[in-house]
Amino acid sequence: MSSQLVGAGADLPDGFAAELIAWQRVHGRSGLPWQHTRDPYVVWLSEVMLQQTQVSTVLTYFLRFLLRFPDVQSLASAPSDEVMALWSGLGYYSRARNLHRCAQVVVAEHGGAFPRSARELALLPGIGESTAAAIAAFCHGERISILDGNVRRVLSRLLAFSGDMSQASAQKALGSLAQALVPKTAAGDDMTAYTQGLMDLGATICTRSRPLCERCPVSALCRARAAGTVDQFPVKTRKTQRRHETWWLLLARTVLASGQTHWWLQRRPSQGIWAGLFCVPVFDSDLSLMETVDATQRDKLRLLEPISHSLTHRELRLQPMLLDCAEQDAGWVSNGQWVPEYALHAHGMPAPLRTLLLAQRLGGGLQDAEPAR
DNA sequence: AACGCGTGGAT
DNA sequence: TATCCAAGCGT
Repeated sequence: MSSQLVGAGADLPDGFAAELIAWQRVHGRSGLPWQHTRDPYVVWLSEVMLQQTQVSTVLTYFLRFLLRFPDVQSLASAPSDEVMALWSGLGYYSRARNLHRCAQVVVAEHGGAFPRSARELALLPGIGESTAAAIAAFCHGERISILDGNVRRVLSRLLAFSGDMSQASAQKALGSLAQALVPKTAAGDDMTAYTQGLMDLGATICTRSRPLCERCPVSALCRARAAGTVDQFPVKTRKTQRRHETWWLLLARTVLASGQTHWWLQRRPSQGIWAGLFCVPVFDSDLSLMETVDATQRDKLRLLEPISHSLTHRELRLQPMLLDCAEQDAGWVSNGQWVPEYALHAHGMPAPLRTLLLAQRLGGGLQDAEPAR
């Protein structure tokens, strides 16, 4: 295996790392709240939140999360539902569950200190190879390469790497090249600047469309640039198919003696979309929703405006039906609970549902699909 | 090893 | 509007 790595290394451009590091220190991003620290807890939290999620989206979640859970011990001892509530709206909720489990493992099995090497970090829940490499490089200067979307785009162009990113074998091959490009001698915080530089270059210069090659510090080394084929990299053949579905949502509402509005929420199954989150009852047809509602109340159902909500692999048409009922009428669904409006923020729930419930409070009459009279 | 898993921004 | 995809991971 080492002979292959050496062979690949012989093909690589000289001076890439040095140019990138110098560029990052002048033109790279430096004001993000998870930079300028080597606290593995802070870096870990940011890296997990940033998985498949843009910086601008993460910012507020990160600051709020760190305020509530300032260290790994406080996170480890928190109730799972509180972690999910703070993650609510950020998506990919298995990240939050793994984050919580990881904190508990670090406390219980590592005395509250994250392992230092990428190899050991990658054994923890929710930490894959790329995240492990980022933590080890940022916190301890380990000479190891990340391999995220930015690196795949930057390096596939730099090397005119034609492997298909849809295939694991090609990603592995590019990962070996990425590792071979890591600076041989990384002094001080060189690995921090190098790692950050790879991502900054991909995020601000070597962008998906219309890259700013004139401003790129390594354009002279870039093989796609030389061939005029920058727009052909990275290669990715697999297209994500998106299935269309309609989900019928039962928004059951009641006003208790306290005068507070409550919503009927259930916990989602532990597998699948929105696993473990709180949600209103979901049905796959209007008929099945109607059959669930007591016959004496069906004429109180009101059809609201549908919402389209797209996931990576699904295009959902969410069709809400509003039902005002008395508390004692609620015998028609099991395993749920009335949740007061003031407590919704403390429940992890899907983003579109939060929007939907909020819209009812703020004058849902405007959203009523039935004609005004 | 391909697929499931959220949400929002950019084009 | 449709599509891509962003500091990926688990199975």
